Amino acid sequence: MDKKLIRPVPERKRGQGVKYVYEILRDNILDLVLPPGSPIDEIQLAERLSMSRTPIREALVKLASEGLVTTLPNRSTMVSNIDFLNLHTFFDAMTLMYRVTTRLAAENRTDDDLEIIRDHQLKFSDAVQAQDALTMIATNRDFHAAIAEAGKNPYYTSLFCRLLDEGRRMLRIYYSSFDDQLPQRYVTEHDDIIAAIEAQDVAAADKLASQHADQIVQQIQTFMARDRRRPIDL
Amino acid sequence: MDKKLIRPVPERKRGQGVKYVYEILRDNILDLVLPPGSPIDEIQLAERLSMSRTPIREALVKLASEGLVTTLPNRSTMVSNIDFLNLHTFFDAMTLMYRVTTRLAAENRTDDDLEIIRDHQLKFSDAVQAQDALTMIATNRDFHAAIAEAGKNPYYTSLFCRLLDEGRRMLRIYYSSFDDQLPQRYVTEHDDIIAAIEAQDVAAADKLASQHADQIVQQIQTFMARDRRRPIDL
DNA sequence: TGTATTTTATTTGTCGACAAGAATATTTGC
DNA sequence: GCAAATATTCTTGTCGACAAATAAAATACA
Repeated sequence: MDKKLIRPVPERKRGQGVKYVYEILRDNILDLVLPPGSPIDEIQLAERLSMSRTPIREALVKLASEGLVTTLPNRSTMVSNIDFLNLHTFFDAMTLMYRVTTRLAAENRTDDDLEIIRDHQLKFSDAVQAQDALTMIATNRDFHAAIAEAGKNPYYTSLFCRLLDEGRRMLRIYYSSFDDQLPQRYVTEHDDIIAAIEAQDVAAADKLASQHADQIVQQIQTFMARDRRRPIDL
Repeated sequence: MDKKLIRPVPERKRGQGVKYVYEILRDNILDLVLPPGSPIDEIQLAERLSMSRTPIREALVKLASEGLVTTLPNRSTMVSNIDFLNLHTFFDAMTLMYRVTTRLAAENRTDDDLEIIRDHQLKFSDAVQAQDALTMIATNRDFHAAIAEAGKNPYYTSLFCRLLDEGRRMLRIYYSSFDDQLPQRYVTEHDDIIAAIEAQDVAAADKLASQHADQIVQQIQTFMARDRRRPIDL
């Protein structure tokens, strides 16, 4: 386990323990500080966060039901592997959710929603300008999550966020193995999407989201094809 | 809390405790033995199932992350309410998932998948013949879950099952307040869907699933419109 | 030397206990 | 008699401990 997990433990309020562990673990998993397959030692974690195993176990149950960790009965729990064999199911669901959430956002957006979306787009744009891949990945996720929120269908939002998080792990793998220049194209595509949502043009939103999704899928597949080695074995 | 929760506790194997509590609670919630809004008392549950609070709490965390229960910090956890105000988001997601899963089933089904689906349809048909509404609701869920499995996209399957379960709760409310005759039409619609999946006719599968979903949505809305009282307040 | 078997050690799943917070009951002040 | 303040009861969140299950090490054996 990585040293980055060690942090100065702030004064914890009662009832915040599970949430605290959950968020730390989640961040570390999505940032690949804890790479897929790494075992999670409850006792070590308990010592490092200076709390007992109970809240840690509850956080692990929560992570497990989101698919981020896998618990083998009576055996160690580990960070879930990325299923490279069935990537197409991931891309398929991702594309559909891009479309559906963007459509709904165009239908149901309020002005406040728009402002939040623009806010995230600004941060995204900054990250691309700064050629900061990791920040770009995170802000891209937030941008699309905000669009989903504007669509106001929590069923879609929760699935989409799960997919975005899974994608975040994959992108981290590839962006860290190749240091490409980050394409300005993404920024303009985002701008187009915002325009469609603002105009409440559902058809345009759908089309743009679909293209954007294809774009991203293709990008990931290009990375994968270029990468001879398999970064994490299954 | 209801007496049906009391059962002769079988000899439990170590490591099965959480699973055991989880399944009992889940069943009781979906069958409305524990109606929306009912508080869940950890201590009572622990006594009745003759185990400690630890595995019960872990089961509750799992249920909470699936949206079946709601935990207020430092306060009692309760069975989640059904959000009647935003039913349209539910219907929207439901319809989409009906279509997507049935399409994929038509694409990817194996002969084994088909056999499993037919099996569930047989049980469903029996329930309709017997005018057994509760069994019909349960077997209908299993039928469509089997179709989703045949589509082999776990992201869709998990969302769809969540929606089907939520729908199961709603249908229970209305089928128990009105004792309608169960429409034979559902059985023939299922048969048509099976035929399309067998023929791997994606377009037909999509269309039939869409109609089937509309059918069900309309049925629920009719029930609701007829029901003056609001069965469970929010 | 390599394999099978026993022993040891580690880790998980569960338990009972306890303290902080919230809800309820009781007392006090007006 | 009613409202505010206090005390009490109850529930939750967390802890340390222990036993079953597994993994690792040590030993016996071919």
